[in-house]
Amino acid sequence: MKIIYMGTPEFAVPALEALSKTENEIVFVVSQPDSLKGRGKKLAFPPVKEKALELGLRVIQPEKVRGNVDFINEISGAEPDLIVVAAYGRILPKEILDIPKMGCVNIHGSLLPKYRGAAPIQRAIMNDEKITGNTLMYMAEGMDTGDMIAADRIEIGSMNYGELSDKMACMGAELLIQHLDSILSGTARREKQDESLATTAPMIYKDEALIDFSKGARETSCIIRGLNPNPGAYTYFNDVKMKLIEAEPSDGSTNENDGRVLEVSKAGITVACGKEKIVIKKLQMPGKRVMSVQDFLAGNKIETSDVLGGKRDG
RNA sequence: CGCGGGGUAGAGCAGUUGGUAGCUCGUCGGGCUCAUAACCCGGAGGCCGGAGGUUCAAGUCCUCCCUCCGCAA
Repeated sequence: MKIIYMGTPEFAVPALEALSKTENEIVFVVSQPDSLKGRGKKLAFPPVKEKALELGLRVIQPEKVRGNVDFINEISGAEPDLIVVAAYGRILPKEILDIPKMGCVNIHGSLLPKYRGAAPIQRAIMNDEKITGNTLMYMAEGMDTGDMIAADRIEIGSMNYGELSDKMACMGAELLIQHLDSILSGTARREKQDESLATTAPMIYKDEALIDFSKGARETSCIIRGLNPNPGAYTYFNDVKMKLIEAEPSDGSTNENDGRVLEVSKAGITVACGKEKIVIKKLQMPGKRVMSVQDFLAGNKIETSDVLGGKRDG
């Protein structure tokens, strides 16, 4: 059977790799355009493109999807039996969804109908969910609204976004392969999503990465975990950006102002956080690499009178 | 040619206008202590990222390269 694969980030790599090992033909791979600017001036390929090239597959990277006649013709001309999508990053118009004989399926990183949208994995961690998972689904016009085929589950535990995403990417690939035959034969089951339970997981905005110490310790630690390693939660220490890599809530309460440093030790920097306490364990300063608090203290001074927070006086 | 900060002891940092390489932690040895992540004494450990250049003299100044990172996308 002929399959077109669409995906962009790391999360979508394992599924492509798994698909390539099946008997089916991957006609070509669609990915977002190369992001022209890395740090120096590098032209970074999306991870899926890298893998596709490694597998010897053709890659198409349309700037626009909706209304792109050439692109749509290319897809219909390939006469695919199925389109598989995983974190492609664009909404596919009905014209495309209607092309493949057996439809379009998507691997979504949440237990639908919860966390529809761009950042399901991050949002699940940030909201202190205990369990999440992937949902394999048929695509519909709405954002992640199609009928569900199957799902898997995983306990989030203390994993951060990067760790959880890696795991879920592999699980998602398995889930796809497991149900691929039934999808290709049209015998896969379809379950409608319960709209009344739907929630959305919009992409992460820059502001959200700036830690607000007026929130509770638990909530704050979840936000830090959900944003690590990307884009990374941060605060300011002496007007210098301090990236918070790892932190955990601590017992006890406090009446100190939010962001005030309560205690400094090798084990961590304890900070007042919405009347509660949070302990920072790993951090990163501009131009430096990630380091433990113990290492940070070896060459930096931070005292109990200091305050962390987003102040940037002129 | 997007902007910017680094690479100095195992780790994190300092090193002023060039002139014998330092601090904190760790580590090793010893001491004190009922005891300790505490305290005291002592020791080991550096091709100062690499290659050229300037100089009587370069961690420090100049050029190029490698490499790590922050912003921005």
